Amino acid sequence: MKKFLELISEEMGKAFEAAGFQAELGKVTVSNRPDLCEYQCNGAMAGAKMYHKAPLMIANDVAEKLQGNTVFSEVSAVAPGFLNLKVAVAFVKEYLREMREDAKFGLEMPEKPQMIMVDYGGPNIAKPLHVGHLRSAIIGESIKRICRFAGHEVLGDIHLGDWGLQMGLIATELKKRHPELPYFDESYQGEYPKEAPFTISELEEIYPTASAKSKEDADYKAEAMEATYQLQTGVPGMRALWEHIIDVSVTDLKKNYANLRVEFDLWKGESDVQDIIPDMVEKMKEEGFAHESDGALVVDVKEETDTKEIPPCMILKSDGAALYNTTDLATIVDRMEKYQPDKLIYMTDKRQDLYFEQVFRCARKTGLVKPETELIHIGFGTMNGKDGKPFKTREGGAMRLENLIREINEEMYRKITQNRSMGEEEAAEISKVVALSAVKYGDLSNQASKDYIFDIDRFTSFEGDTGPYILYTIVRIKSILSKFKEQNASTGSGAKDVEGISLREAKSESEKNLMLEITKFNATIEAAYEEVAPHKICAYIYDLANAFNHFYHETKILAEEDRDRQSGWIALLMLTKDVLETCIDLLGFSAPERM
RNA sequence: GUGUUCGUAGCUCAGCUGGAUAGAGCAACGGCCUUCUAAGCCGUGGGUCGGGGGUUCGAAUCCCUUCGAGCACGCCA
Repeated sequence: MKKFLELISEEMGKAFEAAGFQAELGKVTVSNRPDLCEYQCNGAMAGAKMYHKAPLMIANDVAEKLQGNTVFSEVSAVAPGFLNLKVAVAFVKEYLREMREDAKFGLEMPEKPQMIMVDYGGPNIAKPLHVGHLRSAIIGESIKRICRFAGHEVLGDIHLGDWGLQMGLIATELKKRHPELPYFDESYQGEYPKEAPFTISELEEIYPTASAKSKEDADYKAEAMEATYQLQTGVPGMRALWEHIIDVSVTDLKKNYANLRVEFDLWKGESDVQDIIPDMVEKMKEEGFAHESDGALVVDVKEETDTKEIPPCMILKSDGAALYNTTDLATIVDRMEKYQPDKLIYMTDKRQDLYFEQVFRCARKTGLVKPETELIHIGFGTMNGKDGKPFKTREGGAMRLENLIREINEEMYRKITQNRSMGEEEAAEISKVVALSAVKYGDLSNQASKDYIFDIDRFTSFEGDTGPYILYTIVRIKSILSKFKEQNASTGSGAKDVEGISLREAKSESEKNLMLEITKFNATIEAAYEEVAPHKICAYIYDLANAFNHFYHETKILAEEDRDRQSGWIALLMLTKDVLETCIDLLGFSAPERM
């Protein structure tokens, strides 16, 4: 379905043509003077120079051609050459009617769906999730959902940090504590136990301990490096132990991400692509892309148009070891082979902007991706505390994600039980749902690339531009709809009729305004998809919720005696609710039945 | 030093592919609950869009310059 603004722009374009001007001038935008009109067209002013004619005269000519037009109910040309417009209620109603029948509410599907991979999350095995992982998870999840809704095939990959020295450190510390375990016995021939010799909380304690020891004790570090080497060369005991570590850690990660309603399609990690590295590096050397520089192997990625110095992309350290770049490049090779993505989207901290520029250029130059493969890095800003500095616990450490979430849940529980009376269990359930909306909306309503201030009090507030406000609006609608069904059932007209009822033309200004907000859905989602900008959806649903609440306040729906008008409103409410719920699903949260 | 992002109301943020009087929320103040959830709605006050130039009929938006802040700049990830 075409976008609403497209349709009325086309109509305006025809009028420009009929008046002897080019149709392109007929571009219509939402009015920035809602007191004067709903929409406006500034084409007359743009055309003034082109046609050597006063803008107001052009506008008058065009307005004349629109007399009796069925799309616009009002057209006026005003100085210096604006065309002020109102659209016909019948036209709006017809547009919404079509939206209701479309599964995607009017969003056009691509002719050829793309294969898109979203790389987000990026937690490290055996390290607890902390607030630094929150943005990647929230924004990445939303982008994944938006791409999918836009009609593309999408895979979200967590990209685990599951290789390298940290594994050796854990193994070393474990060996100190439990030398009797079979993993450390090189002559061991039997099967290794199925049960891991540690729990997640032990694992989370072992890693920092080992890390601290290695910094003070050179022998300890050497041992850890040896263990890492053993793992990487496939010594069976180390391999078995590593699998336990992955297993225990991933189980815990899944639980934590599930609490955030974040789901990955792929749980791949750095370890999955290690085998690809040697061939990839060899090929880069053979084809002459990689050369030695200060002992390291690098690929130059400078381009002539550069205004800045772009350092080369390093492939191997001077000791011959792989680095993060190498693994990332190998991951690209792996993804291209297995999934043939058209687009790769990476979510990381924006401090890695330059790094990804290097990696992307290297991947292109060395032909790891096709020329048309899109490589996108979304660098997000830092999550700061109220003081504007990176978010920390009161003690100054990195706050664990679990603790942060628990704190917010508790705060929300306190507020809900203060305002409503309901059972403890229900209140706890609802608290979780609302708290998640608070955190996610608080994050997503800001532009991803900017730093933002994480303010629990503000996000969990039930007032203003917040997740809870959006949910509250949805819950209000649900409440009316369910009461309407009850009413219908008791009067014998039957609740099942509800789905079949249709929209009516708007009678009041607030009703029309609500309808006009709804028409913006497809354009909003398209923009959010193309610009990879979930915050546009937040801004949209905030406007939509406001438009609804305004309408709600001056319209007594259940008390309405004119059945025809009432059912029209019910249809409008259902559409409003569906659009809002579709949007919050794209943001990664949902609304409760009541709150 | 080079590059990069940013600077909009007391605070937190939109708006930036040029358009009329720069918008929200919070905070402050004043109204609206016998009636569908007042977690709401309506209203008042609050701005040299960091400063200065330029392009344009028209600039928060585009260009230049300047001040200020953050971040990044080959063997970490």
